[in-house]
Amino acid sequence: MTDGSRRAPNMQDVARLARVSVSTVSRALSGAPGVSGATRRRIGAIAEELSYVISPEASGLATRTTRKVAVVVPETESWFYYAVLCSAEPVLRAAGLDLLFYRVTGTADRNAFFAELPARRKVDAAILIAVPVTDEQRERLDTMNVPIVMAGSRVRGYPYVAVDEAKAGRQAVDHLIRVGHRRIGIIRIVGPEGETRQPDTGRETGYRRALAAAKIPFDPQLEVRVDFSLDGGARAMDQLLSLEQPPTAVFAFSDEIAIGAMRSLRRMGLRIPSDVSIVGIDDHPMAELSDLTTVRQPVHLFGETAARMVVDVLKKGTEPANVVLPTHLVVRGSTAPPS
Amino acid sequence: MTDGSRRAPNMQDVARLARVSVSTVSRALSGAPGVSGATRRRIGAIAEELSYVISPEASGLATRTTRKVAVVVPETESWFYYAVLCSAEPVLRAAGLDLLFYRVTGTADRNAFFAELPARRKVDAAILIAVPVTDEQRERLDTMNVPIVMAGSRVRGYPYVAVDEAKAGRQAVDHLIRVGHRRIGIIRIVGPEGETRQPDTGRETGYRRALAAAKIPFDPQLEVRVDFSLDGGARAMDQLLSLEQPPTAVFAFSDEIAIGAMRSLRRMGLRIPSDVSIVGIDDHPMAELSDLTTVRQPVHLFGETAARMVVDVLKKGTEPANVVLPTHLVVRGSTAPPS
DNA sequence: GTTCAGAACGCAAGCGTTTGCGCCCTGCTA
DNA sequence: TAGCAGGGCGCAAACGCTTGCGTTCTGAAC
Repeated sequence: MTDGSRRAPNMQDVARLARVSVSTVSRALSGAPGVSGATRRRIGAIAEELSYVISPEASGLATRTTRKVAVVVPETESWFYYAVLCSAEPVLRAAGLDLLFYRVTGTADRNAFFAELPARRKVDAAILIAVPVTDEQRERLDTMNVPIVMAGSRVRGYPYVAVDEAKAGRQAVDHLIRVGHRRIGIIRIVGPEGETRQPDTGRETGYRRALAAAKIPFDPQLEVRVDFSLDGGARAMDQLLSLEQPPTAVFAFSDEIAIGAMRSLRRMGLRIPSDVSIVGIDDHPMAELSDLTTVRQPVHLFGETAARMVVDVLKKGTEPANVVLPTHLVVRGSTAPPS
Repeated sequence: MTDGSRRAPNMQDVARLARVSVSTVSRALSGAPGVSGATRRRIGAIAEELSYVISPEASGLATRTTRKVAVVVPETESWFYYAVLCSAEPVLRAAGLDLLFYRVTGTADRNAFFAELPARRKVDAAILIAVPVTDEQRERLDTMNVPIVMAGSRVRGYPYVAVDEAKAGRQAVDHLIRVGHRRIGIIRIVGPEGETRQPDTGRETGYRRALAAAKIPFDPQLEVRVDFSLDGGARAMDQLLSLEQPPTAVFAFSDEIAIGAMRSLRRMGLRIPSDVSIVGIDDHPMAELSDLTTVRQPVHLFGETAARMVVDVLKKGTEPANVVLPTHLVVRGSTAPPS
């Protein structure tokens, strides 16, 4: 039993025991100069003994700082967001920053979120993980008056860490073309209310460029858009297969979409890759198990980098430089020449 | 442009404009009695106008409360934790509580985590999502002196929301036995340093009970333990298949493990379920796609319930009652009578 | 023996709220 | 008309820390 439900020790208590003033305790504990080594050690020992921890509220009040950063994710419960979240956490924690988790669900709620800005005054910075923001929301965002970094998507005017989506798209589609496909479908995603997402348009650009480079005409029939889920992928594939002239290969927005699509193919009795080739993006853990060709993006670097950017801007106060992470093709068994 | 980098408005500012004292503003804004309707409205309007938000630091300092709750997850980057996290968030937010996210990684680091207790003094309550805690750590935990609820595992002395793991295990294995299997393997998980996890032992109990009920002798050879990952599942399956008398059915700790195991089976050229039946636990989104028979647990209710328990205990101060969530068998194509 | 520069430390004024208590009304009762 | 209750509000003391500035003290330079 330590102290039961007694009030937690404060600096006053430490000061009393150390026979010094609270100022000295504050300086000693924070590593500020103006305290002799001996005193500093004594104070440290006593604080330790009392298992004293500084009150973040009081400290924050005095320094006008919160030592917290908001990480906000969109509704989709995809693996991607958790991976980024998890990789950001240790970096922030190492820097003494706490991570406030927010999830904005649905567009209605999304507006409410940005209107209320629950993070206002609660954080020193924010990381948005592939959260789409409209101009209006953006304005609200600015009233938070803290540095913001985007992870996994680019929003004009904010520092970001992202991949070159168009390039990733090209890597995927170029591969399909290289092995011989000419009729290539694309499965894109849309938000719950039909909004388009930035990574999606980027990847589609890559798709178009790849086609153009190979002089393959763009066929709008081969482009379907679904919500971001396994099931969406499955439905999209059904739709593509129902075309009078279905694609021989499909580029899916992500591995999760691709895996959903593969399910449809199997259900239809079609073989991968002999009947239809398929390529995704991410290198999701399931991708290897599904033998899915994909374009790997360094997901964990998103979180790490975004966190580091935040830490730096908070420490140095300098606007962080954007970071573009590399992607590369991982060829597995889901792609092969058309038969 | 709102106020650029000016300091945020405080209660003083609102009070001045409303020609009242800060006490009145405080009472008006917090809904406390002792303020006339007219004054209250005037203050509300002015606060709105200034887009004033209360300083959580100051408010917290005065009330000795943080309005934050810690959610801590273990290292494993499994879908489960994110699902629970995501379902807890809206409940907490609706109650005006912010969610501080912590992840304890590795056992070495795990000790450090409990030793330092980074959440100390930063939260009003904590939710541990299937985080194993030793007796020693538990003692440390108590020094946080805030209510703690366990989601997805039971730790003696803490309120929890969980499923009956043994029952879930039985549901899975009873099913295998019912369709005719007698030689049934089990894939269990271990922590990074070989520790056993509470849900794991529970499920194993269910396995043993099911065997016992069917008078099938327990064969230790049929029990393998691996780390909690897709790959772990695959390796476990390899091991089971290498037995001189391999099982005709396998009960996997979770769907992710099961899916890894299925991969091994396919690689070996074995067919599911004709050669080997397999059943998991969770009803992971991938389970349906993989046509995996499983025992569904209401994952989202873990988060919701845990959050609600926290909200209640914070509001009413009464120790919350434990909640045991139901599980039920979902039969799909991965199980069938042995051939 | 002065003088003086630092080093080491304390004082006290914040930081922005909450809240117990007391004061001043207004309006009603006797 | 005096008395009184109670609503509406302000005062000021916390809450637990940080930090500019002032004070004391020690030791070295002269």
